[in-house]
Amino acid sequence: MPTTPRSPRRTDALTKERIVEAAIEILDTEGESALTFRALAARLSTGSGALYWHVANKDELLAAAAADVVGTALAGGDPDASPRAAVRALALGVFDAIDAHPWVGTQLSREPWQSAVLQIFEGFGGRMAALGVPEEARFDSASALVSYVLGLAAQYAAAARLVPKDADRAAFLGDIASGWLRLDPTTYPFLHTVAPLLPEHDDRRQFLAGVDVFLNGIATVS
Amino acid sequence: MPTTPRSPRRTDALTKERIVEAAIEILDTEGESALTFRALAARLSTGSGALYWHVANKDELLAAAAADVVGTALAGGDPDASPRAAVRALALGVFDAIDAHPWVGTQLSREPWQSAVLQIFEGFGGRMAALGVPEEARFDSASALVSYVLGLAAQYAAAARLVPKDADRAAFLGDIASGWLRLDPTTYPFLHTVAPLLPEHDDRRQFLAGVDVFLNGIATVS
DNA sequence: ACCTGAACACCGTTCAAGT
DNA sequence: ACCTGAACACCGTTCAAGT
Repeated sequence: MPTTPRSPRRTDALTKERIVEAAIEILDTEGESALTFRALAARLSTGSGALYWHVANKDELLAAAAADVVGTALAGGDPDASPRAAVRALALGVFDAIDAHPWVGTQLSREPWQSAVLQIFEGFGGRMAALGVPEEARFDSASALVSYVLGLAAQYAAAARLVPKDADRAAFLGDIASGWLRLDPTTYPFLHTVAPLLPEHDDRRQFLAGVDVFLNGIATVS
Repeated sequence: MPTTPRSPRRTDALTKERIVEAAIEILDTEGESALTFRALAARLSTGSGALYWHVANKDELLAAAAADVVGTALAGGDPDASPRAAVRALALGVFDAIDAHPWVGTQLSREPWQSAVLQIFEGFGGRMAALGVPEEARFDSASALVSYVLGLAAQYAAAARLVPKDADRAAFLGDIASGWLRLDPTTYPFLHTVAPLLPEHDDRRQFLAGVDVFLNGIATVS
């Protein structure tokens, strides 16, 4: 695309866009707990009250930040892809966005009617017809897919919050797994069998496996 | 069952059990935002610092409260049920627990390795073999099912948080639906088609429909 | 119209001091 | 060993006052 002039980006004027942008930077670099109106105001060299002229409250700020990230993650997409491939690509787009910005996973499950969730819902829902899902089942099917993605997103984000950035992931999961092995094997037989798989398992692969289970299940309705 | 003497329930001694019990009461009657250590201490006629002798912090308190509710929700279960019926019953048990205690939905997606989540994971995972899922797919399948349930739980809890207790649910959802209809129909065609379904839709039925999609998908792997 | 920053009304958590 | 409650170090949000 041609290099159309971007938004002027004056360093002086405070806008909602600039505030959201700065919030995303803090969330990405310092984590969810570092985003406070005080820290945000300091980074923008203004007073904390000034932010409230452009943003109603923290919920709106987080929703806008999440919508921003999800919006760019879902942009594009191969129009020639099969509906199944399109759904997989959509799901992976969300997954990768959350992998890059774990706080998005927390935010998505906090408010079902925020813009970011609607974008995802529309993305999945819009493919249901092409997948052959009968009209009366499309609402249910798309909802289920959204719930699955948001559920995994939240768990993934919680894990990212818990595992220090530079920590050894496998070692951390190994600790969790040995916790499972310490549970009573009579009441937790399944956890005992899967505990060894936990440290090495690939989140992205497992996520996609879940998407495929859903797609296969959806196919039985069509 | 015979009237076995319950735990002595001395009104004087402070125990973790009594604290968790009181926390659940506050969460149920006054909502998530009402649970503070100050309010909890006041209800138990003690100082807020005393609670820390029995509970490490608020996260542990919430995890214990959720484990309590989920534990009783999953207890029992028909041993003669088919594996498919058992999974559905398990899922409905979680759903109904969250319906009765919406804060559990919030809590479950906050920490993937808390006791309540492990109970659910074990419940689903333990049925995978009987469902005919091959051994190497059981971890993925059970994880996907847990993610779906937790995802819906979080959304449901967020909705319950938003809809005032005595408010007209259909009217509230009607407002959301008209918001969807105000979106650009070119970028949100799917939302436009399902908006009319939103106010009347049955959460529990839709949840179960998702479980069935999943069970059908699992069946294709086995 | 937009910004400033002190002030308000809270939090979770700690800790010296009590029994 | 267990409890008390003031104190600490924060929050999100409001609002009089400025430009």
